Amino acid sequence: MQKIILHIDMNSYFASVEQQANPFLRGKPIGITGKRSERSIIATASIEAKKLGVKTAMSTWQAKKICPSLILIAGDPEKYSEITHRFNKLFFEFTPFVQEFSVDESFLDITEQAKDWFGAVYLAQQLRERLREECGEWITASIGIAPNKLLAKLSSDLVKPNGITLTRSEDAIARLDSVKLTDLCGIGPRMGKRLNDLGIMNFKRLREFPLEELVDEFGSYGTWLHEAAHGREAFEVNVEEEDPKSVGHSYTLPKDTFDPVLMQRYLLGMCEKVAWRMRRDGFVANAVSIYVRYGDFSGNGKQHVFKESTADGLRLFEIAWRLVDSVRDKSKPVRLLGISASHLTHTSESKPTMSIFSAGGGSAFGGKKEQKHLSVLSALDKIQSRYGSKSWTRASLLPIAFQDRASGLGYDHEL
DNA sequence: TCTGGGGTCCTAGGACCC
DNA sequence: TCTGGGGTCCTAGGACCC
Repeated sequence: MQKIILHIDMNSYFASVEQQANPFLRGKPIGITGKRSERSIIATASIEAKKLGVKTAMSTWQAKKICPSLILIAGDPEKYSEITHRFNKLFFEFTPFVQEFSVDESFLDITEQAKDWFGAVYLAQQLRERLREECGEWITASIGIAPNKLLAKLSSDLVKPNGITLTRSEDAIARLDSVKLTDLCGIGPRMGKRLNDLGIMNFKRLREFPLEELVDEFGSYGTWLHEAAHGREAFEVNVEEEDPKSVGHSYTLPKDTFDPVLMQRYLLGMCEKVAWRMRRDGFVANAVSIYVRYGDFSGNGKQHVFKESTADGLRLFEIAWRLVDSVRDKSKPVRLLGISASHLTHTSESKPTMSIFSAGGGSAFGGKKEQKHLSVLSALDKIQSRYGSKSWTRASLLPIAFQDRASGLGYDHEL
């Protein structure tokens, strides 16, 4: 059956949220960066900044050079996801089939509600109006309407800001033929280059290209490419909220370093954060992976799978540091460290002896000392959820906590 | 002091089991 | 005798997304 899918894409999302919250920023070129503005990039540029040549993912320094009047603001992810939650709730007024695709994008299946393309455009207009009422006029969205997610997403990109773009089934081929291969979500720069190398420069040529050859070259991705070139896509709006597969943090150090003690401190801080997020969301992990990036931007990673699940930052750290120490090329200075916990299971599903929440625990999981450690952790979690993320820190992390505060770098060593 | 930080999925080889 | 073949897990790395 013919489906009608909306893709809603918030325009310059993080920047819009800041402009909505602070009238002083409205109409001005602003850029949202990572926690620290040095050694960071522009995560989102306001419309005004984009007009002056600032692009997403540009280093802050480059952006400042191009646009000296640019106002840099450190992003506040919690604030943004709170507003994300607000507008997604609003979408449920229109249909029960809402898929949160990212912090600033959602898919809606409005087949039933819209009946036809006219109905879809009308609903999109209504939705835009409700969004303005609910979130404020500085937070706007571009909406794509199409028979599947792939085309809806492609369409929402075409008119910004605040546009509504319709691609009916019968217009799908013409729409694809009017854009570049890499405009499609799923074809990145690498794949674009590989296609070009095969003489495929556009969707028309991709459609004509033999399916078997695409499969030979790209495997199952070849089938996807073939279908996409015909404007077809099998994936439906996925209403289920899926559990995360991994929880991680990475951090670019203020300066490249050879100092293992400094690396250990940052790594411990990140492990504690990851562990805290897992406990908060009720997960334990069975694997840890780390990533080291060097000053020359090369890097390597290593993973370790273990038998006993954990949500304890110190245990994550012990494993993570062993991995870093074994994989690290000691002749190169380290620029970034990353750690990620995966093979996640719900605390309730894991064996009680492995759960840090199991009061009293079991005999299998460590001795008295281990139990005491776990009860300390859960007490600290309570303190943190009541008084906030800066309410406690490990003594070993104090040196960088103070150092960053003093220099205004503001990396949160909340743990 | 060019190049953040949060993720997902896929591939391909080796270990190991039946 | 001449080294099959399927399945799953682990690991490293690559590509993609916002």
